[in-house]
Amino acid sequence: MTAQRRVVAEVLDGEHVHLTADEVHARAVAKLPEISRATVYNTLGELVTLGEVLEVATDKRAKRYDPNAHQPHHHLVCARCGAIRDVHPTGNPLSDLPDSERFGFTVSDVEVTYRGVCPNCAAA
Amino acid sequence: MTAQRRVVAEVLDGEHVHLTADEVHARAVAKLPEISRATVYNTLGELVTLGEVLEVATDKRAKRYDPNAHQPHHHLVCARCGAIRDVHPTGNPLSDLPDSERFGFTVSDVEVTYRGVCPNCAAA
DNA sequence: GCTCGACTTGGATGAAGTCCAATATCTGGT
DNA sequence: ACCAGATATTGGACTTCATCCAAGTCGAGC
Repeated sequence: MTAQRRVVAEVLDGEHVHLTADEVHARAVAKLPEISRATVYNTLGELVTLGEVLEVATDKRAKRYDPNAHQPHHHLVCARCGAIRDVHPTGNPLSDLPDSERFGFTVSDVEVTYRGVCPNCAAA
Repeated sequence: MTAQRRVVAEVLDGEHVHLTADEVHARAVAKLPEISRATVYNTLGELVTLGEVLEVATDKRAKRYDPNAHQPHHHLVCARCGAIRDVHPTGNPLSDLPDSERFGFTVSDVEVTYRGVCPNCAAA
């Protein structure tokens, strides 16, 4: 556990939002000016493989990192401004996929992304 | 309707797969050697806004283009090789999102991505 | 045939991410 | 405390995917 990794962990911990790698880097630099982008990417990658952080690719721009890895949840994304909220739908979509639709795959995970317009953008 | 656009449409129509923009370009070049990447991107963008083709961002690499835009469906992705199948789960995930979890959003769409390992990769 | 507008081209540019060699730091063993 | 090996970090080059733009081309209507 080095200073750099601690800083990255703190950035993700302190903010319950979905930051891009560059945003993580920007906030990490604020706390530890000499930290490099490569280290941020390395550390984020390690956190992902450790299961402490989730990668989400809700738009096709930058990946975002979700520190809320321990509670299963899905995402609700504003189509206009890109805002992301965690949501907890009822039901389990895994049980909605019959064997006949699995094509022999071993299905282990499911991601659900709801899309819509947030109240702010609807008002504007 | 120019020759270039017809070629792009043919590429997507002839293949019921999920091609990246570069793959579309490669196949378009096979039919019309002087077509440029920019035109492929332009045409794909137009087809997307016309609703004839869907963009899917199942991995964080290149966007893929799905010509099966008129029948609602979701995707099953192999975590190892990236293979994509269209699937049709039962149930409607939209009805699984209670009002209390919508945060005032006007929710209009939902994407479901199942992840697993395909038979080929499981055998290897 | 000419003109105007739309389409296409290829190359430059940008954004996001990865890679790598050199450097720094940490750890355990003596 | 010192050394050696292992591990981590750095910064910059590089890759990939995508977009932008100025210049050139094409075609329909006059």
